[in-house]
Amino acid sequence: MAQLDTVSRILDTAEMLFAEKGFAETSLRTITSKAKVNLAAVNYHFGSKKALIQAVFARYLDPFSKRFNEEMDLLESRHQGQSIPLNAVLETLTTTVITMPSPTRNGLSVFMRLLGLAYTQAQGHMRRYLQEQYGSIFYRFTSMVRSASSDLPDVERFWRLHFMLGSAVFTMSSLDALKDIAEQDFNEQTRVRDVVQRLIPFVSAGMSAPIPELIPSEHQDDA
Amino acid sequence: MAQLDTVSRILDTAEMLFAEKGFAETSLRTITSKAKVNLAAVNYHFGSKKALIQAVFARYLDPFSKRFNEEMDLLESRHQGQSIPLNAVLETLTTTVITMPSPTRNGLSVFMRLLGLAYTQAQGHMRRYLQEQYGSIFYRFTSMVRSASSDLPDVERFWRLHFMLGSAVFTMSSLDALKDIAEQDFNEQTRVRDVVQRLIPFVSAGMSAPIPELIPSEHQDDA
DNA sequence: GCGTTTATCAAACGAATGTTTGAAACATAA
DNA sequence: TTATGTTTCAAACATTCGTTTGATAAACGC
Repeated sequence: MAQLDTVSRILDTAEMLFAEKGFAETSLRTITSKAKVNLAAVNYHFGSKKALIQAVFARYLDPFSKRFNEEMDLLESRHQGQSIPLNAVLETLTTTVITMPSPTRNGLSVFMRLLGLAYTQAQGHMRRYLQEQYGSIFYRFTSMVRSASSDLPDVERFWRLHFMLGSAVFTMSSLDALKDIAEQDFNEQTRVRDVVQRLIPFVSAGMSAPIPELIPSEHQDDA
Repeated sequence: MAQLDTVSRILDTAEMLFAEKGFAETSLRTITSKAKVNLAAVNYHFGSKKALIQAVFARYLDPFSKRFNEEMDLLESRHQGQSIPLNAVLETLTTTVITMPSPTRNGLSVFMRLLGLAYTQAQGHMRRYLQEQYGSIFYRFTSMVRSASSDLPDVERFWRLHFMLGSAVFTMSSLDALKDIAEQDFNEQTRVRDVVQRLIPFVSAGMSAPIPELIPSEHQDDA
């Protein structure tokens, strides 16, 4: 293994450890010792632990959102004016994820797990950062989903969009563990793209499920 | 508000704070000061912070899994021998969740967020604890899902089961935030049971989606 | 060459954490 | 009341954390 520079070694190691144990549970001392760099290196190169966490995300998400934007441009130009089917929107997202060259030395699933962590693990500053940096591209995506499912009531689509997101993020974030189980139980190797190809019809069918009638409850014990 | 005993005050406050900030990010000093009990009370009554975390889960999950087991007994006895439809299995789970009297002074959504946290936020000891304590009831549930979707190939069902789980866990874990957004955007208050009633048709449709043909890729760049 | 910037390093700092201690307060029963 | 067991409390303990410091080394421009 060729010796990378200090910054890259820190980023790779931090990414891996954050994905394994979470942000608060991973100390700078663990990171720097595993990365074989001096403890002070993190504060020297990144400024603080918070900034390191953000840098880990930025290294992946910056090129990703750039590519995803381009792919959405392409998709829209291919459908000049015509409405874009939901499946096409979803596949644009997933192929971007799958085909993007990873700036990381860790696998795709490591970063996926990280994204899942970022989503749940409140970490106030993290949510704010992701919102500020990548809110607009997320908005563009949801807008396309909206046009692709214009038959759905707004409220219904709102929730289904998050059901969809949940399936994706959750599965991706525990992908390594799940792949191991699947390979052990069914004796066949599973690739990331296989999981994604299974995910699309699932969420796609979910999005066009019949709309439920909400049954009001007689007693009102929760808001 | 009637003054509860020390143990309950600690449990309620811990549950709330854990759900808000995560486990590692919530210190015993924050918990005890908000609960208006002495710092040493946690170690006196629970032994350690880890034990407190487990106690928070046990207080909810013990009665829950007891009830859920009973409901599954009932469901099976009602379908003596006949196969149970998937929707019935899912609805048994959700009605158990919704109708269960909460041992908590916090709302259902607080605990849901906590469950989501527990699932993603690895916390080695937590995963082990949940697996040991509640693994068998989870296995019983998945077995019922299997019989209720016997037309699906095993591999396909395996992944779809986790897609389903993902939708549920993720939505529930960010339920409060999502409810706020929904209420602000659509000007109507959403109850936990409404979200669940929306979730069922979504995952149900996903489970019976057409089975995709996996397209092999020409170049093999990921495992 | 020299001067200046950039990077690495061991050591220490101050703050925050989970836990323990031993005394005080309280409750219960003989 | 006295004796005994339980609970509360302020204080301290031992670690661990992120961060800073000042010295040393390496790299670069001229």
